Amino acid sequence: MAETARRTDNRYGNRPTMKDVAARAGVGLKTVSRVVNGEPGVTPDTERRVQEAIDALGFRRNDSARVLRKGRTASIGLVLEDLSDPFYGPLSRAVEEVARAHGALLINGSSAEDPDREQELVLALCARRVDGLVVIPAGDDHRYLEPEIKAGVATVFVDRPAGQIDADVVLSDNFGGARDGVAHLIAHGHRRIGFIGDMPRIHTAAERLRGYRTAMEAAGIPVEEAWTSLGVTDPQRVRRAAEAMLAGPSPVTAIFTGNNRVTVTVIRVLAEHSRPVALVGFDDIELADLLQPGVTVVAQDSAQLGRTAAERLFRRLDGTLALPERVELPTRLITRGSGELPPAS
Amino acid sequence: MAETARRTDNRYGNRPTMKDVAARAGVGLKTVSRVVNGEPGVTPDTERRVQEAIDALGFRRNDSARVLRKGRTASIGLVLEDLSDPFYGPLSRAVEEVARAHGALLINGSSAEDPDREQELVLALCARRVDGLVVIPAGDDHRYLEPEIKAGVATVFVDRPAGQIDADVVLSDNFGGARDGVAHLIAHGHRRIGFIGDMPRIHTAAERLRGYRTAMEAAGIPVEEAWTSLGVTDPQRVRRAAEAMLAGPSPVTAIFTGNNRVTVTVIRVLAEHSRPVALVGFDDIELADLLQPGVTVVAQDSAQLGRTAAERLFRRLDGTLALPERVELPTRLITRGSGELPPAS
DNA sequence: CCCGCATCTGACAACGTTGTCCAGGCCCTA
DNA sequence: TAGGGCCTGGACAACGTTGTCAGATGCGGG
Repeated sequence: MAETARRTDNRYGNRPTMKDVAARAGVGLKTVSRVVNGEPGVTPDTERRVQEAIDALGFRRNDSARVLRKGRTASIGLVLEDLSDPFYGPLSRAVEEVARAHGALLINGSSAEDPDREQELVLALCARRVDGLVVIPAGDDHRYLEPEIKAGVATVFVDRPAGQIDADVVLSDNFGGARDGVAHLIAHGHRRIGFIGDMPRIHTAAERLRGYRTAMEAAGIPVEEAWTSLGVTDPQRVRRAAEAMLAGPSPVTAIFTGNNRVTVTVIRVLAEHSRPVALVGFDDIELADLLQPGVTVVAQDSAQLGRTAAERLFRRLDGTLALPERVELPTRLITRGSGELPPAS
Repeated sequence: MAETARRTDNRYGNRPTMKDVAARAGVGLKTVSRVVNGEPGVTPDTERRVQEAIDALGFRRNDSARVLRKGRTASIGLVLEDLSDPFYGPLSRAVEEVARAHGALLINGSSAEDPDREQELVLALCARRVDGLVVIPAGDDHRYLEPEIKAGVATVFVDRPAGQIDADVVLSDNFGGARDGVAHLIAHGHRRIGFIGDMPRIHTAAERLRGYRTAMEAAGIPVEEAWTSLGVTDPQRVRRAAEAMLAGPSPVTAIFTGNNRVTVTVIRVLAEHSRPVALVGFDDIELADLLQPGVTVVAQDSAQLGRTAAERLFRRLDGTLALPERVELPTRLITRGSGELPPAS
């Protein structure tokens, strides 16, 4: 009676295995393996018999077992902040394309900007024995990754550097981009320029702020306290921050926004504002050219970030490449009108 | 001499195994397993010893082996068209969140609207023994999935129905949405209304076209050949199609666009056009409210699509749920100005 | 003091695949 | 025709984990 219910546990719905195929085709187990993997040394006739058995049973190789045996999973992990952010979509897609070119699948995870969740995700991916990791870090301490990297998990950080460990990283030139964007406003006659950015604990935000400060300093403009707003991220508070800068005794005549989400909110605020206010935003946004005025931005190529990182990852997996390296990609100032408005007041 | 190079093959960079931990802690293999999995029946003292060994060696359980043994991978696959499309980002994220709530990871793949690539991806995911699949189909024949589904891979289709097989599917009300959008234009006095959509072999495109035709018919307006443009998708050709409709002896006074990409291109064309032309687009687009005029759209909630599909998937995995079912989510008409323009000329 | 019971521990097989290695059959040549 | 090499096929172990089961240990009660 135990016979009838031999496989009572919830195993893959009783899928056929190579053993089953072998039995049906009347050949040995290894012969099936050879056919499945296209290895040489099988007579056309035998191969046909095996193939028929495979089709008849609907056999599909169990890659879990294969992975266990071979030690490589042909999959890489990507941990980012939020897949639904238009900045990360193209990045993710680019990583996927590179992975695909190397025959690997992509496992995706969103950290939601939470360091604990990032770590949880990364370690789960390591437990799956992904061959490599592309990480857009949320946290600033990645020592937990040291044993993993030592154990051979190729790891590349993107968009922001790793914290406390030495690892490959691919960045945009956040500092230079912001500096040039702000300098652009200054060149158009602005002196009272506001900056609204994310929390400075985020590397990109800090770098962009530094770019802002540097450009102002280079032009000999002292930055007033009220002109910078840091760490605001939700639309409500961005709105209030922008409105505060535009009111007061010495209102700003231009705003530099630290990322795409902030830019969008500020555009809304400016649309309701009476006086024209110049705007340059970090990150490009869709339809920016169709607004009145068009939105001038410092654009970074997120797909290129992803592609560069993924290629680096696979080169590391190939064994080429030695020491961790830092790659910085240039940004591009796209003038569309909003950044070229003269100071009003 | 073979001793020194015992593990020459490329195995996970010689990661420690439970056996190693057991040896170091001076306990049995199974005891380590118990500690790692938080199973009861281990003395605090023993547990501590094991935990120390784990930390010292940097041990991390190999989920590949675990999967092989347990039969469940705690991962699901998502196959969509293009992760970088703003429509799919939120969908993907929603699926991920549901998966996370069920302790599963998400493996992501882009089919690039290519049926062969879709099949290749899906089967690769099946070979990994994902527990379930969420598929936004590119092809229209999914019989290749039958053995997989029979073998227990829970499968839910989203956005478009499966071809040739009976399976769960979660859709937007493409027909009703398009019909209402076109009726909205008609209600504002338009009779010469153009339709620009994707290839009709894509289910959503066909349904939206049907909605257009139905609304026109209901209003007793015969549709002229020159008013509909199907299968154009790249911006160049969409542009030409729109321009053609706007020229000619009886130019359209309004256009209904079949998806977000088409809408964006048509907005550009209309921005350059002399006469105002009304526009309603299927799919919402970011910043649509800030354009002049605001863009009226038939919005679908892509995150909700993903969430619904994923929840269905996990209910199926739980064993609840019997027959495949078709769920249709409503769309929402958002009026912002472009759809309320009166006919010009 | 011994038995029974509860608690803790470990030996062993199995999951499905691939690498190694050897056996057998065939053909070719001397 | 015998011997050698080549080609094909299969037996077996191993990958790292978990489920089963039985052994060991300790403790309380009769």
